[in-house]
Amino acid sequence: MPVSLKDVAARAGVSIKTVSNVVNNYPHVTPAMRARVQEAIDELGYRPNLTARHLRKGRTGIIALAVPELGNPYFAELATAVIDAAAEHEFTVLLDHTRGRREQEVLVSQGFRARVIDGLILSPLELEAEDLQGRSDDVPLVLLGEREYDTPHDHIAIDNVAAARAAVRHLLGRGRTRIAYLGARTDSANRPAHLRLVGWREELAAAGVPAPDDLVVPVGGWDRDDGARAMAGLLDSGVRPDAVFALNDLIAIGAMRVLHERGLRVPWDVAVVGFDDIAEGRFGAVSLTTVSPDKRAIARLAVGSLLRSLSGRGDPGGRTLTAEFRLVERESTLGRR
Amino acid sequence: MPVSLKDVAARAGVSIKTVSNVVNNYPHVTPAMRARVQEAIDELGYRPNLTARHLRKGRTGIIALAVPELGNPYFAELATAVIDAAAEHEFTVLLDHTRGRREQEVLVSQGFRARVIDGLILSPLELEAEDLQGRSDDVPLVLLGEREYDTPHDHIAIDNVAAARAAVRHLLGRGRTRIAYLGARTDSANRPAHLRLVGWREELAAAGVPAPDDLVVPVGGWDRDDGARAMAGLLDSGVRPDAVFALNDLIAIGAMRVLHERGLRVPWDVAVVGFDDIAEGRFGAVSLTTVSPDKRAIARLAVGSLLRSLSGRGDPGGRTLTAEFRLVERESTLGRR
DNA sequence: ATGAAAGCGCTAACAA
DNA sequence: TTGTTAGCGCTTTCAT
Repeated sequence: MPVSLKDVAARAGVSIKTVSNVVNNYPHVTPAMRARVQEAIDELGYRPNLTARHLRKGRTGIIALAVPELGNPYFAELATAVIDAAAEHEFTVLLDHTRGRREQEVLVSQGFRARVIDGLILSPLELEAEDLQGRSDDVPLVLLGEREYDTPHDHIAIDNVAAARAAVRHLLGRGRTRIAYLGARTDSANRPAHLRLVGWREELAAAGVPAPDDLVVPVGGWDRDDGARAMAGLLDSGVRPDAVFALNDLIAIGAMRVLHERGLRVPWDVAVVGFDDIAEGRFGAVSLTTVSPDKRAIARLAVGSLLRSLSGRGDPGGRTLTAEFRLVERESTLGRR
Repeated sequence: MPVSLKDVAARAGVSIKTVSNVVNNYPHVTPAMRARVQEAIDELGYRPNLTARHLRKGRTGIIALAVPELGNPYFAELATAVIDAAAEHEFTVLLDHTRGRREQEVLVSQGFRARVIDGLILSPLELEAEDLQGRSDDVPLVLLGEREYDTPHDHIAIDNVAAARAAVRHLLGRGRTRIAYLGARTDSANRPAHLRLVGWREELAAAGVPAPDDLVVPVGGWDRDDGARAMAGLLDSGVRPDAVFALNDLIAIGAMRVLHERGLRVPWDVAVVGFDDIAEGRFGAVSLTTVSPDKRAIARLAVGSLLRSLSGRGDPGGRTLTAEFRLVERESTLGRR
């Protein structure tokens, strides 16, 4: 049923090559010939078979983006930016999610979930450097996020320590001195939460403000209910912070919900700063102050890095590319105007 | 560099066909032969080239999902469900967004954005039935959402009129009689907002409650700020509803933010019901009562319909498949427990 | 049970 | 400027 180049060629009474030339806008075709072929194309409703083209050229025009969870607005917004950045280069994006599970991340990184891609952008949570060792390197990989891996793959991130320090500095500037960090992870040292905790510690130390352990609060996950549970646990244990710096906006939002339930007023009783700048943070009853990573820049850097590997300019790889961030100050630290 | 069947065949000293048989688990292969070939496969690190396989079989194993906006959590959550549903059948999902723009939707529906797909799930906003006429039918299409099209494509939806009626009935049951509808569209009769408006009207009529025009509020888009603007405009014009039924949760959340700013208490002064049941609605200062469409069912129905078209069982098409919904009652109508 | 060979639709040398 | 042909890697008759 589908119309192929051969059919068009037969119809126009020319060779396959000529039709191919027209389809690909090869310059050296006489206008008359071009018109004749085009007519046949239109009459037959010919559309090139991209699978065949891809087999021939060894490229598919598809890159994959694998994030932990699309339900996390940060990743949804990031995915939007990646789709746009890819579209600028006429690439489409295959989306996958790993649920933040290591075995899923390994599968994705080794291309077992989607094996028709030119490149992969992976935002890992639990993946270990060793998981990347066994990787066959035919598909270029770019890593996203906070984790540092000593591997020959480019890595896109913001300066997490500096960002966390900016957040804590802002809270100190508002007169807060008992600033809880919501987002510690007990299981491993270099998990995503780590660098932000380092920033929290460094900034407090620089200001000469104590950083007692009971203000470092572990969370079980990255979602609103994890933040709510952590906040409730903290308050139940009798600790009373005057500010909270959360690993991400979702955790901050969960924490704010609990503060609200307990009758604590944000920011007067407890100020809150999040991380990610998701749209949701702008429209709560109390809008959320947050660290805003430049998601479009992250997307552009990731796609750019991938395309560079694809064009294979003797890419060294292993670079860390840094995107900007800024602190967006809203009601959860400033109060209502 | 990549290893092909031929390489493996040479290594194992057998024919290509035999290797292919092993790779595809063809039953009639002697164990000895299978072991020998497998050894060569492992040694060479052979991985099948899916592009070639696809060219041969005419299938790619990829379906596309095109939604208006991934930044809308409803669509992000739906996308998650579709990816999972597709994965169950070993399909991967190419994600695209249309920004709700008709020309983008037309492009996507005609396969111009991604032409290597076996099927397409499209959630249209502005697309018109006529846009689907010129479609070459080689790629099966399933439509999602409220719009009804008289076309030979399956359509997945919930009963929007019944859902809207349930929402309004709930508000009436809470003693509300001036229920504003936030989400009318002025531009066209059969836009997405229409059926829910019909439900609003029907339920009010059934209860003998007046439905004055000034309670039907147009919105400019589908996002939080559109809801905020609409709510502010309504209040500024002096209209004072005792409840709001919003086209979707984002609009409801924007409206609640404005009510909060104006010192109106939800639900005591104004009760609010949304539509979509996005996770965000559960964690605001006032949790949101909402109509919850069964997203997993929608995803399963859509993928199922596509696969049925693919296996080409003389599919008639043009059916409307209906998923369930339920009303989730929360603080924005019940108050705080 | 295994092998030989054709061909999916396309692009790119090379030839004319 | 246009045509001929090989071949991308795989599956699949058809032989053996």
